Amino acid sequence: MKVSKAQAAENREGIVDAAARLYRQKGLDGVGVAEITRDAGLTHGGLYRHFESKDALAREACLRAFDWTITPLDRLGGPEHANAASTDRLHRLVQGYLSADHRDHPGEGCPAAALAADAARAGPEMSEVFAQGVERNIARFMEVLPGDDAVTRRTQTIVTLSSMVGALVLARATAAGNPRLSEEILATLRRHLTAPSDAPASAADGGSGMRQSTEV
Amino acid sequence: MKVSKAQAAENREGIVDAAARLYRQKGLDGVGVAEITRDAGLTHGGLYRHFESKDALAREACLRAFDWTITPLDRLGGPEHANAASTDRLHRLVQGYLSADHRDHPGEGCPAAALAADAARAGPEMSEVFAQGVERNIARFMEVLPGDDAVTRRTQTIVTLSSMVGALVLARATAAGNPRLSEEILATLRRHLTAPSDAPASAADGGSGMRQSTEV
DNA sequence: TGTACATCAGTGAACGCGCGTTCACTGATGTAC
DNA sequence: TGTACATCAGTGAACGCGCGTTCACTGATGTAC
Repeated sequence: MKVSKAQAAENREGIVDAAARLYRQKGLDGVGVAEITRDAGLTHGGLYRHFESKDALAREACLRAFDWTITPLDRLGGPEHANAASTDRLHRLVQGYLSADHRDHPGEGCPAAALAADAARAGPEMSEVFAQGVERNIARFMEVLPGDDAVTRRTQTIVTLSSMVGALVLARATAAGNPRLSEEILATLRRHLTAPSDAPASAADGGSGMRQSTEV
Repeated sequence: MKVSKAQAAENREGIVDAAARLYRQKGLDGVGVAEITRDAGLTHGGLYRHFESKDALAREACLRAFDWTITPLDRLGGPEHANAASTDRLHRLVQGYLSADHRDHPGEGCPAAALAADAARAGPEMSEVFAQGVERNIARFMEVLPGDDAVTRRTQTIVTLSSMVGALVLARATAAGNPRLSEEILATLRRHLTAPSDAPASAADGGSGMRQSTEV
């Protein structure tokens, strides 16, 4: 039966949210439209009144997922800590990103770590969505970084983001088969990226505390 | 018809090789047994005389793929350059890993960058395969790293590998949608990991050349 | 404000298709004599 | 060394299944009067 416009819009949002979560959990090829709509409390037939195709839904879900990445970012390093030292906010962000909790709950986590490989194979339109998402992640991250040279901050943001994405991806792939290795990877990068220098990706040593950079 | 034992063994190797390449290109869920066996010059029916299931083949293919990662590693930084300075070997390795060529040809590239997210969803047995593969990558990498403290070298290896995997994954996801961003990510990490310090992941600056670490 | 009716969000059966796996069959291999 | 035959790698049709998508239908919504 027909539902009110408000209800229909709500249902549409529910589908996008469910898709954003399930795709991150199971991959772009690991979940079908029936499961997504069921998860949103609907049946699969009505999906095509809202989306042109499964691929169109997947693109919108990925865009939505990049919003959600910002949520823990704000929770961990955002407004309520705006008065804290920026190194503190950065350290909280890194600790949150490289946590066992984030590793074990990809559905609510960073889409770059969960879906980048799938996105690379999903065609140019999905790649555009991802490029936008990554740019937004970079912009958000730069706000937290210390320093006033925008070029240097962007460089360090890209280095830090790449390191975190790679570490999380490797930690997830090895978690079930070798939990100690998985934890070692996360811990190593947590230490490296929050090393006793206030510049993030510029720690001179790998967290071993044997060397120190001269300045900044 | 039956073929000789030698031919059968050769066919089996061909199937594993084709699977290792196609899985990296299209993902674990993106290619079927029919395409794999066809690529190896066979039909799909005979596959089950060699492998218990598609999953068993996938595991063996991933293990094989981790061998192939070693190949460019040796080509770029291996035996024939054993007399070169270790920083030189390391730099060649980083340049090769973070090249547009590696980004655009995942089928012959590092399985950690191509399949880690898929492997994380494929169950504990596949995760064990990946953990072994990552450990082998780490061991190989440590040979190239300078320094004599094994703990520090392992730490720096994990940092460098994570950075490279993350950068390659992000570069692939954004390549079609925003080629400039994709190239920027690769170039940023190439510079960062080959910064004017002979320790790899310990560059004090993000490649901007504005700061220098004091030693090593 | 109340009534008549066109709209259209959502339902669920149905479709064609490709998947992983099975199996009866083929015929060269390789062994027993 | 030559012959008879059991073995078994590979073939290709067939299976049940879940996928994305379509469509006739339902009935509450929301508008026209």
